[in-house]
Amino acid sequence: IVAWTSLIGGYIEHEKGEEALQWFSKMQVDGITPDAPAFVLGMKACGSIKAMEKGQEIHAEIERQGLLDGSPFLGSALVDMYVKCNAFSQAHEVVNKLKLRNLAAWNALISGFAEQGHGEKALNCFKQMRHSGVSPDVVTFTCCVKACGITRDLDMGRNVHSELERQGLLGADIFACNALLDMYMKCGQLFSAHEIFDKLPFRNVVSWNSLIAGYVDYGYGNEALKCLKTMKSMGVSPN
RNA sequence: CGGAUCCCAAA
Repeated sequence: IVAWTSLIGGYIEHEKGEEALQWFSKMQVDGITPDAPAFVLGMKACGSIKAMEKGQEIHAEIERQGLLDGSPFLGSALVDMYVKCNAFSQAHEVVNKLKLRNLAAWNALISGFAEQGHGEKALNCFKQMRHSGVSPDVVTFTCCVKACGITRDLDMGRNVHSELERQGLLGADIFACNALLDMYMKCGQLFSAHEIFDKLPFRNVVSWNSLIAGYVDYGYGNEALKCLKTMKSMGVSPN
């Protein structure tokens, strides 16, 4: 089973979801009953190629074997599969069904909504998640910041920002920092954005691009060009 | 190190 699972994981890593699923089936035909790790990869393969029907089949198998409550990884993988197939109501249903409160499952749902541009729904989930007693982590917050940028919800964005700071999550996570930068820019808060920018421990090309794009969007062409120069002088190559 | 969620901008 470990060998089969490694093989399937390899296909997924190389974005060969179709082949991964074929090997998953082959494994079963061979008389091997998938365990939780194998099912996780099965779900992931389905999500990666939006094979919703196959995903539902595997979901049913998981339920039949009663594995869902035994592994938090399975729960989040299942939610993620539905999210990747754009089946948000099913994803939400699974989240609610999970007996153990599952942070990653919520994160999968919230990030899916944010990814699809449904900022409000993402933030609603965030509230539901807290209401159900699950504490957010830096992943959750990053997704929420993204959602705030989409909906131009500056107030909420500021709330999440202060929460991130209070928990000391900003110093180490460039993804969260860049998401904040982008959110402030989208909300027209160039000053706040630049402030954050100056405080970042590291800046990559994405940080610079957010800043430059924001200045361009609001008609500050000269500022944008200045940033470009500074960026180059600091050894970051434009892409 | 056989397994999950974010993995950030623009496109």
